[in-house]
Amino acid sequence: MTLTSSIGDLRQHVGETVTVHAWLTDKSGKGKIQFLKLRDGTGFVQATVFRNDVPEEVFGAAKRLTQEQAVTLVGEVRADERAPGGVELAVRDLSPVAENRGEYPITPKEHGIEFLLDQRHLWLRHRRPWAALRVRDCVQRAVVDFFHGEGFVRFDAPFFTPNAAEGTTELFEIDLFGEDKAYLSQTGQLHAEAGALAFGKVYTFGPTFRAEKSKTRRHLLEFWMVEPEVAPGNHAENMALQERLVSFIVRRVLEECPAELELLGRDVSRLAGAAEGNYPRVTYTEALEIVRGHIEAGDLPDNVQADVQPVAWGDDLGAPHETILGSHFDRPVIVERYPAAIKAFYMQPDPEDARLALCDDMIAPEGYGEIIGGSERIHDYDLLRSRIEHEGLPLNAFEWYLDLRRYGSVPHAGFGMGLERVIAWITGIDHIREAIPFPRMLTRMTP
RNA sequence: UCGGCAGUAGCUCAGUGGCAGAGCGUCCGACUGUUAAUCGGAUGGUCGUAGGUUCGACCCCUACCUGCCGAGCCA
Repeated sequence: MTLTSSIGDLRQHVGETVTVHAWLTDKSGKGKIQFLKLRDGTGFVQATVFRNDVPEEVFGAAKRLTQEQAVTLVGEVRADERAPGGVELAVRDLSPVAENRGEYPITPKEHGIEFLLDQRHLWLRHRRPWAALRVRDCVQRAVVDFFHGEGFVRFDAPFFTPNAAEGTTELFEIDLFGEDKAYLSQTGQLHAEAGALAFGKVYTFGPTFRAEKSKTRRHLLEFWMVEPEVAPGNHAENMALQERLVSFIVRRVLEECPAELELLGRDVSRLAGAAEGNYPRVTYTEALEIVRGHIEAGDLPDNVQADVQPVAWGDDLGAPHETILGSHFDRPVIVERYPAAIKAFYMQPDPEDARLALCDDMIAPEGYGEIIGGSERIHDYDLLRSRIEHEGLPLNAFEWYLDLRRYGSVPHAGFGMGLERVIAWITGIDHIREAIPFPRMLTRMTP
């Protein structure tokens, strides 16, 4: 009996003979020597099989291994300068677990994104998805640890909702036995507000669904969102919480996932500012001027079209404007106090300028766009009620929400953070479909 | 929904109004340090679909389908 080791732990067993359960990612034969590239989910390692050092049937078995075949190996762990990763496994014995049925589809060469997404269930085994999804796991743990450390209660919002928080056009409709309709939740916020008034500080963390016909690198039909809500709480505290959360996540990933970030080719120096904190804060009005300045000077990021126009006051920032603004700073920027007219009905008006809302968006650098949207919520019953009516929303569907203002209402605030956008930005991958195991998009429901 | 681009071998792509191509993969063989190995041989096709122009269409025209990129909307 030999010790069984994961590939990730092999460095701790140099000089020892161990058993490894692995899959073959690639192989290159050289006549009397076979180089087997192996993975087991914890890491990657190369094994060598020398014809003169093993029985003939072991060498033959090594030669017959095919890509992604499962194999059990016994060998000595050796430190070797010539091996990628510094250690390799000198094989003494080896046996395939099972034969593969046919040719494995994903070769070590280049592939198009459509093919790779068709093969997503297998592509997950490869280096890029492996690295990106390990960062996802790290980010998810960071979120949970952060809120736990700040005294928040995790509070689960329902996925089925009877009404829209911000209008019904973006909702997926569910048929309730032909008698009634429900919708897949596009936000847990309203229910989180009920949680905040019960527990003080809560956060929801789960999938949300938006029926937007968006085909961009920043959109999924099904994505994960973190939505903290704090009562009592205000706009300034809300922005400070956002900065603590995001900088905490970035520090955690830099600490725990350096190998994954390197494998993804991420320039980690570009995350230094985000890890540090002190995120710049500008008002909506100031943001428009920064964007205008870049456009007039012709100082635009590579991925922004040259014919981009400045934003007129009162209009929302478009994706190119967010990219310009994001690239103006070396870390995420918080844009606050947008015109109330372009924001959701439940946002508290700015006491200094009634045209504005006490809200903010956090925009990631390098064109990754908005990663957070948040606000202080209207806590006055009459004002909230008139806003619901003004929006033409069905009042009866919001009676329970109004109850939160009828009984024990306090100023409170919260925000939503898009998990995949944060992961895409931190890892530097260019499309958020790679930041989730099985992306759901307009043109992608399988696997 | 709008704009741009694309669809040819398992994959990534080239191609010309007149015999359907390459690299990779796969299979066989050679090779004791490969890293996208190398060398020799073999294997591989409904040229997205339908219609049209033409003596002749993978190529030109029309419609449709599918995908990618961008916009809008948002996280």
